[in-house]
Amino acid sequence: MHSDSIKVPKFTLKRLPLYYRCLRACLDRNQEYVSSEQIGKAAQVNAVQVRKDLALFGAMGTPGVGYCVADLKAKLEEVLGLNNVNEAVLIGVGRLGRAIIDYPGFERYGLHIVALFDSNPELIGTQVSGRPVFSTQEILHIIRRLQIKVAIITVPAEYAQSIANVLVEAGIRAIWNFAPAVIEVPSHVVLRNEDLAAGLATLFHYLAERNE
Amino acid sequence: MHSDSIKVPKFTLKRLPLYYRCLRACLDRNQEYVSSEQIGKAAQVNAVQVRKDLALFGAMGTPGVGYCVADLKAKLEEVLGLNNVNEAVLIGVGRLGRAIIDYPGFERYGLHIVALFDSNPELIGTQVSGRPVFSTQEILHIIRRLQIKVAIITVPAEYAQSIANVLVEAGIRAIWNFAPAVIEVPSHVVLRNEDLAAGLATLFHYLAERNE
DNA sequence: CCGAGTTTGTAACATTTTTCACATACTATA
DNA sequence: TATAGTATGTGAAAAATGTTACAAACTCGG
Repeated sequence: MHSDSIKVPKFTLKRLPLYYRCLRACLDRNQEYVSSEQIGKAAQVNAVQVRKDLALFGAMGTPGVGYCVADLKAKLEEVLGLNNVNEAVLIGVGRLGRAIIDYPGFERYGLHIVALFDSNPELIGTQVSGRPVFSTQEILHIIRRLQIKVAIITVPAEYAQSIANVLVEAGIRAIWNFAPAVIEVPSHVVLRNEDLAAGLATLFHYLAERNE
Repeated sequence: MHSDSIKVPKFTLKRLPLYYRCLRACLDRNQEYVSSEQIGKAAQVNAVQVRKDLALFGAMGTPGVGYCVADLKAKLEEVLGLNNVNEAVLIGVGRLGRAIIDYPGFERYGLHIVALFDSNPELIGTQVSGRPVFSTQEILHIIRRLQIKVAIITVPAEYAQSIANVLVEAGIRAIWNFAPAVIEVPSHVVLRNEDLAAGLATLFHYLAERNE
C-alpha cells in the first residue's frame, strides 16, 4: 500500500462526496470551470474550506477562473477510490434493501453488489435487479467462495447482530449497517452504522432554531 | 418556543441519536443502568465524550453505577424533540420512497408522514402503507391546505430541483433530500441533503487503512 | 464499618478544524 | 499596456473538539 501519500482528514473526507456531487452536476451542465464558492454553496460549506480541502491533495485551481471541472472530478475520483471496484453482498431484500440495490450512485462509487441474501423462501433462487438471491443459510459458504470483503445489512433490527456474526465469520472486512440496531464486531472489521433517522435530529433542530 | 434553554453543539447533536438507539436496546434487554463506556462502545465514541455530551443538558449519572436508562431516554427524547410530532409529506413513491415510508424509526422520532406524491398515474389515488398518494400537480394545493412544514424528496435526481421549488412555494420550511442531486433553496428553508453514497467514502477509507 | 473495585464529573491539556486576512495570479476591457 | 474585477493559496488566529488525568461518589463483600 502506497496510497499513504494522500492523507485526508476525517472531516474533509466527509465533505468530498458532496463536492463530487456538485462536480457531476457541473459536468451535466457542460460547465468547464467552477469556483470554490459555487462548490461551497452546493455542499453547504465555506468557500475557504473547500479550497483548503482540495489543496490537501494537490488539486490546484487558477486564480480568477476557478477549478477545471473535469480535472478536479478525476482527482476526486482518485482520492475517493471510486475507480477501485469493491464487490459487496447485501443481506435483507426488503424495501430498504431494494432501495439500496437500485440507489443510483453506489455503482458509480465503485460499490458493486454481486449477491443478495434473504430468508424468505419465495425470494431465494430468484433474481432482484439482476442479482441472484441466496438463502441466508448460505452466507458463510458463498461469501468465502467469492472472497467478498464488503457487506451491507438491511435486515430487520432484531436479526442484525446474528447476521453480522456470520458475516465476520465468513471473512467480511467492512460492514455497512442500515438496520436500526446497535451491532458489535471485532476490531479488525470496519463497521459503519448508517442511522437514517439520525439525520432527522439535525433537521428538526435547525427547524426549531429558525422558528424562534 | 422555550427549548432555547438547551443549546447543544452541532456535533453532539449528531451523536445523540446513536446514544438514543443504544438506550432503546438497553431497555429491550430490561437493563436498568448503563455506563458511559457501554454507550460509547455502541456509538463508537469515547466514553468521556459521552459523559460530556450528556452533561450538556443536565443528564447526571451516579458514580459507580451509571445512568438510569429510563430517565436518560426520557431526557434524550426531550432534547431531540421526539415528543413533538412533525407532520411531513413525501414526494416520489419509488423504491427509495417506500423504504423510507416504512423505515422503522421515523415514526418513533416524531416524523409522521401523512401524504405521498408521485407522478405515476397508476399510483395516484391509491394508498401506500396506509397513506394516500396524490398527483405531484397537487403539491401546492394540498400542502398549503394541510399546512405541512416538512417534506421528504425521494424523486429521481433530475426532478429534485423543480420539486423543491414547488415545495418552497407551498410554504415548506424543511426539506430532507434523498435524491442524489444538488438542490438549492432560499435561506429561510432548512435543507438537509442525505447522500447515501457519501457514507461509502468513509467506509472504503477505513477499509483501505486497515489493509495497510 | 472498611477497603477494593467501579464509574461519574470536570479541569487541564492536546489536537483538529474552521475562519480571517491578505498577498498573489489570472481575465477582460478599454 | 494599464486597470478593474475576480478567485485562488496560505499563514496566523480563533474556535471547537477530543483526550488525559484524577478526585469524588457509589456499591458490594467481608
